[in-house]
Amino acid sequence: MKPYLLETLKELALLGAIKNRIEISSLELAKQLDTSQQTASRYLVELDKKGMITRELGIKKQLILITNHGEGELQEVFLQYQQIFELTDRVIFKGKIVSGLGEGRYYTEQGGYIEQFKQKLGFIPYPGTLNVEIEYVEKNKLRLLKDHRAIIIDEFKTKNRTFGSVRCFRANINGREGAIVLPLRSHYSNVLEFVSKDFLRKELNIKDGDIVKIIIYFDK
Amino acid sequence: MKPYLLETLKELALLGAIKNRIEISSLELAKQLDTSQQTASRYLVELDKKGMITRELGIKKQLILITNHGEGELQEVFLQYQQIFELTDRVIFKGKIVSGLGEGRYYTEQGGYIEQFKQKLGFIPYPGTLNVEIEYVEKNKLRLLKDHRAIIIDEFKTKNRTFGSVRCFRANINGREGAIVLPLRSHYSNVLEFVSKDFLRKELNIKDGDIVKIIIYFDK
DNA sequence: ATTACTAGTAAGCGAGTAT
DNA sequence: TATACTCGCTTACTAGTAA
Repeated sequence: MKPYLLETLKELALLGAIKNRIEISSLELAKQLDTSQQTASRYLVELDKKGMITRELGIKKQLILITNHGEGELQEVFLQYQQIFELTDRVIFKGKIVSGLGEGRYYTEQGGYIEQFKQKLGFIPYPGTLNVEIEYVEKNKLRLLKDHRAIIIDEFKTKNRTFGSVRCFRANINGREGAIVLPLRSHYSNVLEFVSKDFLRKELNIKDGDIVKIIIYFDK
Repeated sequence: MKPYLLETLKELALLGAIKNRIEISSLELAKQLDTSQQTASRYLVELDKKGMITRELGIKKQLILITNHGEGELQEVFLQYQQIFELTDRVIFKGKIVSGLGEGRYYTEQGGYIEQFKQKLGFIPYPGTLNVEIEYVEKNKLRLLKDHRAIIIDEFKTKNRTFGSVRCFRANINGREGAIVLPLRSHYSNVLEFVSKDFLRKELNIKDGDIVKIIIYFDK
């Protein structure tokens, strides 16, 4: 969607073209958009071709209504702005499923972790973690995980070794609830480890390389 | 503000550049925006020149932070989207102050109207109405006034004549509360009549030709 | 690696105008 | 009145490349 077409669509929406057909001439629209009549006319033709609006051309003016498709486009952008200004209690990552080295399974089978997961997160983890490699550019968002208070899983000892403390955030992957686990003193990593009570690869029918959406929630 | 620059600014905001400086290369940004490295670079230079972002250029990448100015631009657009999708309990008009024919004063001095205003709107109107000629293109929004339920001021008789029923909506003009009055069976009009308990021309220090913003509220 | 300049190409714009 | 076409001009884009 070209930025200027979105702009035009937004303007039409502001004039009420989502609920009702509005009566507007290309010249009037041009004034709203601060452009020429010809350009406004072209925009309308383009929006029509893309199925964003329907038009009824009369002798004078035209009746314009934004289609469901067009409304959907606007709603998507609205969601982005909400994410910027309103939904600051969460962060959304996109990434792709990758295979780990089996470490996730080893850790999630330790009684010391299981007990604390049950107590602090409310579920017993399915053995193994779902590893999601986030898109490179989204690494900027990782900073947020450092800034917010996490649920802390304390370190514990077995007769053989010590298991370090871990930070967790409640999270959601493709609609399924669970948590993200981050080793306390980990170096930078672009892989998020997701734990859940279920075997998500099966439940969500996903495999390596699939793109998923993770929402991480921050507590107040 | 060019649409594509706004788009870029939004993308940076989504990556967290409002709160923190984010580390991003022009190539990474280009991928996000689905354009070339050169174009992304140009966008950043343009945004910088316009004071929308600050940049710290290192040897690798650049640290980018959105300025207050840039955040303001985004917020303005967000407000528009809120108006489209959330604030459907109100409608906003822009218009300019015009002089009426003194009719407003005549009507607002009638006891029958005054009594009902006090009772139904909670204030005694200052004699006279403030007339606002709405921008032509916004006439599409006038339909909303027909669709929503108004506060009805009933007709009444004096010994000389009958005064017709009037529809009202609570409203706000440049921050001052009051109401919009619409004759029940009026033909189309692009002039909104605003009543208030105060003499708004003085209170708001406005005169003919000044542009004002009117928010009309719809009751549930 | 990275940014951003130059230069040639493509896309967008609007005056004029047919319909 | 309108809409929207053509066409010359301007703006925006990106490949190549310097720094």
